[in-house]
Amino acid sequence: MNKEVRVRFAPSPTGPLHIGGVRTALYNYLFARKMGGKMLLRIEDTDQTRFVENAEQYILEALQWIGITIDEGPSVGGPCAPYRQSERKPMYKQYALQLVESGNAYYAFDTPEELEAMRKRLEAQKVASPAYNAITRTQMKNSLTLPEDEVKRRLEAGEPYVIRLKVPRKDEIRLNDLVRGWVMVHSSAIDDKVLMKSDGMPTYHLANVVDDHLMEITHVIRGEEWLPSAPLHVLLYKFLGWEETMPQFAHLPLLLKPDGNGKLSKRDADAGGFPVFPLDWKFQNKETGKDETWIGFREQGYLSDAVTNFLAFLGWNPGTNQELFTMEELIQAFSIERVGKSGTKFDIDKAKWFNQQYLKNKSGAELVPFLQKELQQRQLNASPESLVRICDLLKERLVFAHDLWNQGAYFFLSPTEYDPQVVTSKWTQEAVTVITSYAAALDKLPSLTAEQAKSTLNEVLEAQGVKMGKVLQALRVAITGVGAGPDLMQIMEVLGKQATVARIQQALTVLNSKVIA
RNA sequence: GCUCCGUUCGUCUAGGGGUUAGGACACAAGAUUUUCAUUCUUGCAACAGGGGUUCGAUUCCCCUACGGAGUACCA
Repeated sequence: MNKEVRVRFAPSPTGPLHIGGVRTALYNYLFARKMGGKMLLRIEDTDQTRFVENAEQYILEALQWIGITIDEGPSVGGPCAPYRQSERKPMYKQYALQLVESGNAYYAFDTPEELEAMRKRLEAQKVASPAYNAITRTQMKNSLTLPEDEVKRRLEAGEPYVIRLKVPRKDEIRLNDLVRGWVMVHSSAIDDKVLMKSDGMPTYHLANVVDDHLMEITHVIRGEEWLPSAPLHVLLYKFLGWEETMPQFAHLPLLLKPDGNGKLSKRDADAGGFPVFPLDWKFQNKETGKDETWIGFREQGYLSDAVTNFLAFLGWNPGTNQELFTMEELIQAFSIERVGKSGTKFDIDKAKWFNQQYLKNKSGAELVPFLQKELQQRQLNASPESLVRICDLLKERLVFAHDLWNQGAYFFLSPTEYDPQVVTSKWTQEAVTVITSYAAALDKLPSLTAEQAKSTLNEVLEAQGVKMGKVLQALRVAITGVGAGPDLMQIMEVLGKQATVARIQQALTVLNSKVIA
């Protein structure tokens, strides 16, 4: 009875994988690993009209970036191959036919126009829920209303048809959702869903149930948007005779817009200036013909560990005060029972905070590649040792990896301008006098360490009877051009004696006219 | 409209028939850092409303309100 846990992530390749999809994948993965089970990836590409080139590759890359490994899937194969529904097309029809034979499904020949006309008619009659169902199907062109020989004739003539599920008129369908508990729906609320489209492809509902059965999926963990169709799926399992092995369902709360209304969408990214995709997605806008990019977390400077941690907490929590989790820790701590029921607003501030925490916990050496990337873009260079030092000095003040440059450009470029706010308040005659002597004193040193820089400054200060607070900000702006940053003495050491003195002298010259009395 | 799901600080949430309703983000103040950031301390701030059940309800039940999802030959 203790079957191996098998879960699947089943996206459809219609564009870049949304961050909500990544979270669904993550929860599946955490659950699979926690239970010592298998994680499958299945590509649900039954809608050929919405298929997007490269989307599958994007999905794979996104999962890999986040640290999700797939046990079975299109790229790695497995005992249930193929894992793309388009490649499984021939497998579905027999199940649809099985349903027709058992009297649980039927052929329907209605044209789109006829369907539209039916809906219009029902609306005009003020029918509560216009649908193709137990009542209306008696008035449509299908194998339940048409004479048997005509059905046969139409089928043989190759007329287009679909296969619809014959939903019972009166039945109570119930399912025990792992997140929400018992959910009950009356069958009259479900319409006669199309199972097999006229192009011979199954719809999501059929393909999903058939594949989950064939792939021996034990737990279906997916977004809440599927909850309303879950009873339909239960019905399918029942009619197909698979009730005994029906997977357990767990419907995850939705990711909502930060400002309140609705599902998180691409628009929110544009409006809020934050990503809703894991990776950049480059494409050509069909309307304008222009190349566009939808920004991704990775390219925005988010660390994958931070994004994973952030996503894990969107709808789940460990019940303790611990917030920082490695993937391994998440696997240990994860349980579906602790998944929340209510929708979760997407709070980018929290994502930033996680990123900051992860950046801060890295060593200087680990951050060097990020800095190097920035330097390469600007064709700058520095010794590996100094890069490590710089990263160490800067890491506590980063939110994003690229802040290494924003916060520390002065390590590589002599200031060309000086923060006017600092200059107008701190560039006093007194400070200038001290700084002038200080530069001269530094110049006499054979080399420069932070220690020496400090003791030398103290000596000059003492000789002139000035307090450090009166000059340090001025000195900082002279050397870095800005009023904030890590320990100035450390900066000087990294810069070295020559550059430090040269920068001070340059500032003294440039700011000569700005001295305040 | 109809069906389903949900509702604890601004946000993410813990908790649970009797609690000073806890934590985190954000925000504010203070300390440290002669800067900024970090760090630390403190503060701010919530059980949607109405009925039950109960000695007692934020917690259980019902209703209402609000929010969300679904309602395609899309997934």
